[in-house]
Amino acid sequence: MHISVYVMGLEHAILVSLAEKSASGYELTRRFGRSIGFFWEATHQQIYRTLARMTETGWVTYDVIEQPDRPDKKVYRISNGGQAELARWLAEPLERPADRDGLAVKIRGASLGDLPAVISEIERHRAMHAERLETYRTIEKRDFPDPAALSGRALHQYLVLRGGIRTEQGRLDWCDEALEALRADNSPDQADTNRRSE
Amino acid sequence: MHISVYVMGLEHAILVSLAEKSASGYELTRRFGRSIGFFWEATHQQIYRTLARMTETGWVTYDVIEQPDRPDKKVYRISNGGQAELARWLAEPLERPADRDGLAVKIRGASLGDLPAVISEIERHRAMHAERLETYRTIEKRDFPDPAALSGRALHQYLVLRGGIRTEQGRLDWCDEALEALRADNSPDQADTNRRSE
DNA sequence: CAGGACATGTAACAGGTTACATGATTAT
DNA sequence: ATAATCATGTAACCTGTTACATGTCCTG
Repeated sequence: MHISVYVMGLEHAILVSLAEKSASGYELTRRFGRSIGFFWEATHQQIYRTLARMTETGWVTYDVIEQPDRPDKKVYRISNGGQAELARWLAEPLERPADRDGLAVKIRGASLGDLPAVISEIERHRAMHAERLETYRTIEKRDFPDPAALSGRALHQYLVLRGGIRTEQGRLDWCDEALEALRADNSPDQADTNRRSE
Repeated sequence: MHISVYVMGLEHAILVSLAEKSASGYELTRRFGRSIGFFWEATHQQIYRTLARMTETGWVTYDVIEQPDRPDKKVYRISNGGQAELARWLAEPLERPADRDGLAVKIRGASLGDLPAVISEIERHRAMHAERLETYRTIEKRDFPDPAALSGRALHQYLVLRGGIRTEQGRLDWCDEALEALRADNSPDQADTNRRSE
């Protein structure tokens, strides 16, 4: 005997999104490419397949909307069953996600390959995090100029954005720490005369 | 026509580990349950299956070691091909891993369920991060008392640990920020006038 | 008329997860 | 005796990834 712990998947991210506003698969795909996608990524194939499964389960229903000028679309909305499932899942403890950090594996293995190549790779990651951080900062300034005044849904959105900002800033700082240490180690003290650049 | 980008997997984490020291599947499983497991988790089934595949590919070889007192074991070591593959992979850009943050989904959906339950969940996560952080800090003090003196492999290990510390501290701080804001919003100013929640 | 946005899918494959399975030795 | 550790696997399933596939309308 055994209690199967329900593993979070795309379903719940879709339920949250549909609870905020009904949408077609295509529209959901775009949401998962921007706002929601910043903390839960999914492709259109994944979304269509999952929507089909959720329709079977009864968590969502859809209406076919005929559009004279564009292709027909199925607009999905969350059902009562879906709302119940969402409430249930929100109250349930989340499993710890597996740690999988490819950059850490590379740094750990740096002495087994080409150290300058690993340094370049860290620089690349630093740039990606800086770019993403800037995106987040822009959204923060634009959409949440007065955080202290926020409440309810807007506050929740802001807090998620804050999580993204902290994550990106943290990774960026880590890259800087690693770069400084690895560069110093790569071209150690040539006495006082120097060139320890590269 | 199409260039298939090689996606990082467990193989490279195993190559790094075996390059440091040869090991049986069982020993690797234990490593992936502690040191390496802090940044790349894997179960024994995954490891055995992957070792079998890597043996076919020629990245590792093994010797059967007969032990009088214990079951026989296969001790795997990295081959020349494996070392070449590792060097190749280290120099190759890593794909950005998909963002998937279940806690963020919950916070984003907090207004659709039971807010106090979501707050409890954040408290749970805060505790998990605090515990993990303490583990890391202990290792840091025990194994790296003098970081400035590090170089080579020891430095790389230290930097990976620093990444873990930054990640856990960052998540912990985020939990604190979210808890403070959500608690204030959950039980708003009963002070002079009102409740402006919802 | 070509390319991009709109709109929805199928199929094959790779990888991770869970359950099941076996069997020895050592310590309590 | 019973559990823990040592040691290695198979099988089924689920999810994510990649490639392939189809068709409309609008804009330049």
